[in-house]
Amino acid sequence: MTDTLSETFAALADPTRRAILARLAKGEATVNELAEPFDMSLPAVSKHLKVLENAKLISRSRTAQWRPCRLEADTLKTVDGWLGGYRSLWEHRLDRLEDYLATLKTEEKEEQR
Amino acid sequence: MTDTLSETFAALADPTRRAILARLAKGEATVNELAEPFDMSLPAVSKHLKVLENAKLISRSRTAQWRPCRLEADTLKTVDGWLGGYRSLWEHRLDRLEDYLATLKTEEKEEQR
DNA sequence: GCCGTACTTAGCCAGTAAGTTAATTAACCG
DNA sequence: CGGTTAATTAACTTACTGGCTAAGTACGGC
Repeated sequence: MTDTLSETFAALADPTRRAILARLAKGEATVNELAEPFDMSLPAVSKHLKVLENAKLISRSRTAQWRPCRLEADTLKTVDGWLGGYRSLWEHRLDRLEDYLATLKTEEKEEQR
Repeated sequence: MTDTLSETFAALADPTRRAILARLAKGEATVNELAEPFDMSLPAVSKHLKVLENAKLISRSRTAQWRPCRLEADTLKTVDGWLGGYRSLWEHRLDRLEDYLATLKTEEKEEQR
């Protein structure tokens, strides 16, 4: 699993870690703050944070004995980039739906005449 | 890892499986066709396909002894949906970059006077 | 009906992942 | 210095993953 994108996806493949990211989307937080909602030991959360950090999904600074975590959006952006290559596969269908809706609307107007 | 999104991300966390999806983005393919580019036994590929199928990233039909695989874009769409909640985090920065570039352009004009 | 092709299942093994508790490091505070 | 809080590391268990080979199933064709 050496490659970066695999590491990113693997890090995202855990509900606890995604919940941590969701929390961090609202701003920085310390390890204890992040651990609080989970029914899990602190070392377990610490491990999850290490996984997220290695995957560059978060970064950590140091303030006294606290290690505030911050979300690294750029890495999520690369996931978005990967997805981008496939986006047309479902957007085309949406386009067709929109076309269809547009058609309906036109037909409505036609009928009103 | 019971939840769907985790299963999806886990399935995507493997370069072989992502390569298979990339191939399928170009159209249906049989197991042997999909296996061909990989230096890996057929059962190994079969397992990867099972992972992708369980994650609903592909589906399989049956034509004689062939089991053509097809990409299921809807599941990728749900990944896109999840990402959507974070998109503003990097797009804001892009906006600021665009603002900055706009400023530069304006300054250029200012200088031309 | 039997052979070949396409693919899956079974059983095995090595490596990794996710959790635990206990011990350790690091920093501040009195 | 000694105690408290914050967080990590160590050591270990258990479960899953990804690969293999070998055997089994399913189908079409001669």
